[in-house]
Amino acid sequence: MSDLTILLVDDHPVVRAGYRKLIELQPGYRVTGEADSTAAAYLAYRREPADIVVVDLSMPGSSGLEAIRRIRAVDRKARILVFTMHEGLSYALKAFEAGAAGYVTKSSPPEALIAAIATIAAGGKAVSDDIAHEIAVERLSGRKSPLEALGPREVEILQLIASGMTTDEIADALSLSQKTIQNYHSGIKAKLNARTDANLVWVAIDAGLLEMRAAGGGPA
Amino acid sequence: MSDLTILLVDDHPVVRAGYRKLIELQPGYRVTGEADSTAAAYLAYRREPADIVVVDLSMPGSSGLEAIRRIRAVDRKARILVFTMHEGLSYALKAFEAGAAGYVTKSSPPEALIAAIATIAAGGKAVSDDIAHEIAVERLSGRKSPLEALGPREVEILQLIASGMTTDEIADALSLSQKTIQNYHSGIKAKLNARTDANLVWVAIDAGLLEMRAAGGGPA
DNA sequence: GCGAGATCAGGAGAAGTTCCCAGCGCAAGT
DNA sequence: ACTTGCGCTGGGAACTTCTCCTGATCTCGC
Repeated sequence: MSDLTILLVDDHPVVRAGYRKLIELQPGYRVTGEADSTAAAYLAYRREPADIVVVDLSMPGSSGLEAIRRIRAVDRKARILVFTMHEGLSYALKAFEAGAAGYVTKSSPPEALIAAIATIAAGGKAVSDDIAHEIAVERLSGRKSPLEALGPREVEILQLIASGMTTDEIADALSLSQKTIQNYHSGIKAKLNARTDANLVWVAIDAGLLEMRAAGGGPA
Repeated sequence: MSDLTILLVDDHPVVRAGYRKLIELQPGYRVTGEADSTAAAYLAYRREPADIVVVDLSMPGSSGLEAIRRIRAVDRKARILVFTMHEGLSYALKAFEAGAAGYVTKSSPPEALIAAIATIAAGGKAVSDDIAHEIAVERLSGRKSPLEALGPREVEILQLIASGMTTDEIADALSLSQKTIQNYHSGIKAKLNARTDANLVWVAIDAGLLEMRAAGGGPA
């Protein structure tokens, strides 16, 4: 049996290099490609479909979610593992909705990454312990955020709007028409009872959709 | 000559493992310790002072800055390299103030990390290209709080806008015409180089104009 | 006094918003 | 398989808002 091929998607070159070393120490695992953006990931997968795609969610421009969708669009059977620092449950849920087969946070021990890759390669779903714990808490407490009124795409666009991107930039990042973004923008405000874009930012912050920054121009 | 010893500080086990592999591929470099928190880093350094400490800024609880200060407190000659995903200049400045000898972002190529370690080991200071660029821009433009460009009335209106009030509500609250508020709104965005209302919120937050709230729909 | 700058507001055209609608794809039910 | 429903995607038209220009006060400092 030949090696399990893996495509790494992360915008940090050093991080990619680190994972590559880590993964290739495992016998039977081989990293056959790297990509540093959504577009590059898509092209790399088309050129050489790997058995497993390991993708980071936080990438400049369009998000890792978009990369997941793009890859799933060309190959419904693509097995994608999200490997990110985001420990928020909402990120994990969105990743699965986008078509991910697994979600492992960088807080997990190295073995968890390897194990998740193996699980996914075998056709299963993998979730790291911390996320599993959050899911349990969420289920038991039954708390709901205002975002539940929104579809996954709406949530994603809300995040981009709240982060300060213009309509054009969002349309470009998601490869949609400006008109569609405008319609989403309008619909999201209606669903959240937000009369103002500033209100949208607060809702997004409350929902944990945005990372707070100590300084700078806010999430961009 | 014996190997250069390195202490890795990062709260993500997988990330540490990756760096370790990456660094140890270089002849003459040896990772002699790992730590996943400020406290652990401090203890590890006391037990076995490494030639170089590589530390991530973003750690839960107390920040990586605190780890830098603690280590410098026990050994003024400690050589500390910050290696983080934060590309904001303010982070870098704070790191150097805390006593770091270098600052490399994870956006840098892997060679940059190795090179920075070598530079610091030789007694120098190291900064990755992106941060160096930001410093240059900052110096040339002469940095100041963005709010300094605004008059008191503009600041007041900015605060109300960012808190989520509509134009009508603000006009009513200040006994001004809606038209005036619109004009201020427009002028404020221009002065702050904000293309979006969401951007305005972030500027206001950064300037300390608004208090953050854990939950509840934001300042209203 | 008198210019500089902040405050306040109107108008016209550009730009964005809102609402309505329609096609598409997917999943679930019959 | 067919239908039904829902989420995603965007066009059109009317409406509202924004932007830029302009001008009016008012205060402050010289």
